[in-house]
Amino acid sequence: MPKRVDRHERRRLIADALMRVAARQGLEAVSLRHVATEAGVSPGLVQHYFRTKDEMMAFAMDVVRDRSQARITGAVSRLGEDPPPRHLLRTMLTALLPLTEESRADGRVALAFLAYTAVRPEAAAGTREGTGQLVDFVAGLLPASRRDAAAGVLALMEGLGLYLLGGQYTVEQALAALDTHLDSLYGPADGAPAR
Amino acid sequence: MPKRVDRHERRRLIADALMRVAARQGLEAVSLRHVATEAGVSPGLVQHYFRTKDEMMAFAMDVVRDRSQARITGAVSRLGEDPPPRHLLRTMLTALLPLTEESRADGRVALAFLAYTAVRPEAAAGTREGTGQLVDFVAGLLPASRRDAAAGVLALMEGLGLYLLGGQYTVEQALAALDTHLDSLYGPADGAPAR
DNA sequence: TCTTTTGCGATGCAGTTGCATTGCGAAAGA
DNA sequence: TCTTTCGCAATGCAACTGCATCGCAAAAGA
Repeated sequence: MPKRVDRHERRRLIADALMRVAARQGLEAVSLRHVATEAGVSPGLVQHYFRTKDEMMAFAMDVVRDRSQARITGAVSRLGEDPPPRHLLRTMLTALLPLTEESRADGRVALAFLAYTAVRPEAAAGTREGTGQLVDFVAGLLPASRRDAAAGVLALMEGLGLYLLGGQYTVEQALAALDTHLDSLYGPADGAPAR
Repeated sequence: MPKRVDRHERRRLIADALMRVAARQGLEAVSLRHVATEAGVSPGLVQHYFRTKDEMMAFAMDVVRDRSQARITGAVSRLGEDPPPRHLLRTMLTALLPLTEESRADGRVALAFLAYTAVRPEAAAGTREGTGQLVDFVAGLLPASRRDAAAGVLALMEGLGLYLLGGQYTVEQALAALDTHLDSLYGPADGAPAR
């Protein structure tokens, strides 16, 4: 066999370039040639690793999902063992919010893909059950009497992310809204962390 | 002067076609020729009423804003005089959620424009202060002790809309999450536990 | 050394894009 | 009736799109 190449790594390289283009100029600016230029490779190489543009898009969407998943597990693992539920939940939620410039870029890409899949339901595959599991997990962190608020917590987080990206809310406003909501879920706050 | 034509009405006709295309196939499919075909007019006419594509997009965004504004005032005006605050708030919020097939289409368009403006901040002009005013208005409907939850209510609504469009939540789940949240703001309606 | 297989660049092509230009018919004022 | 001016269609064009094809170089096995 001739030259061996880590195929998956090359695909990631290209997908990263795609995400940079999408974060800067939107999905409409994502073309084979733009992505190739951004990645510093030839257009032919992009075609070599993705037979079609749809395949490239699908792969990039997976990378976005993996990234946000990694964001959660990373932030959570930085907590100690058995953190208080409220603290754990807040850590997860803030990990998903576009608070830093870097995560804002990711957020813009995720938003672009959201609009993308809203019109191509067949491409939404993985997303569906992902949130389902998240809802269940969040429910386990809430006080027993408030388990039914799990779906609302996630929706609140998503909406705050949207307003953050749109510039309607500042970081402070978004965090304040989040903590206000957590207060109402865990009972009147005094001992609660980070306020 | 020769033939007189209602210029604004023609522009609306074109913008409506644009929104139909965007709702069906996304903003990427919005081109002069597609919109013209959808509107049943010649491409030249579209160019006649919008000198550039950006101008057309900006006009369509205004129409989207007007439509959602009309959705609110329409739903509210269908209430009687001086409705209870919670009822008024719930009516407003459900008017903005993509619950019917028609409002789902509008929601997809709004989502597409959201991703569009996230990458072109200069095009977001009107949106910003719109939400600001809405937050203030919502705050006025909340119990005095919970005024600080206004931003969260709107964010929750936005997030529910997102999940509705994405198919993660059903209409029932979204409404349940909304009512659960309203319960915790206004106090338990009857047997339901709030905090 | 020769052959085969793989990675990848180069080129070409039909279709689409936004936009500028041109021309023409029709309607209103003279 | 003539003329001007507006409403709009038609055509053209350079730039771009995704994708198919071809070809070549390098590396591993023979």
